Amino acid sequence: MNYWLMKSEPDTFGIDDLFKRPEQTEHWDGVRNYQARNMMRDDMKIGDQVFFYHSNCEEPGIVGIMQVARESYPDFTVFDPDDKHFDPKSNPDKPTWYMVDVKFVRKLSRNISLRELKLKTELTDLALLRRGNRLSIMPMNAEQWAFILSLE
DNA sequence: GCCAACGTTGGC
DNA sequence: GCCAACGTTGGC
Repeated sequence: MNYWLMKSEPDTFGIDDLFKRPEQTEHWDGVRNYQARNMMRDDMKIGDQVFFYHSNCEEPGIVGIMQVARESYPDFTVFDPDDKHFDPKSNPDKPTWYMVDVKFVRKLSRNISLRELKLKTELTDLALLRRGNRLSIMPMNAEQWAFILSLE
């Protein structure tokens, strides 16, 4: 079992949007970073636990929990000329970009904000808090996961 | 292979 | 809206 944190802008796709999806499940498309792609493609397994992080908003922070519902498969938005993630160079026979499906588990009782996480010495090694880390998908260990949950 | 220019992310 | 920190692109 692996633990992850995935970022999304609530204006684009927030935790409530996931909640409202059929089966409360949605594909996590649009990842266009190789490091993040590799983690999704190679390491994300069904049942892995994922924090839903709201970025680029009034109070960035962790707002909910999801789990991996389907392991990696090609990100089809790359082949759709009408999609914002369309990439004309992509070859359907040799997909570059992958995605997973995530399923809503629950919302946290409150937003555990970035501001608050930064104050915790227990989390100094958390990828999210490391300087300049802009990855949209980050791994964490079981201790970090449990500690963050204990703040709820 | 180097590196400057450019685009993006995301906190503030 | 600003800007730091990256990642990518493309000329050479």
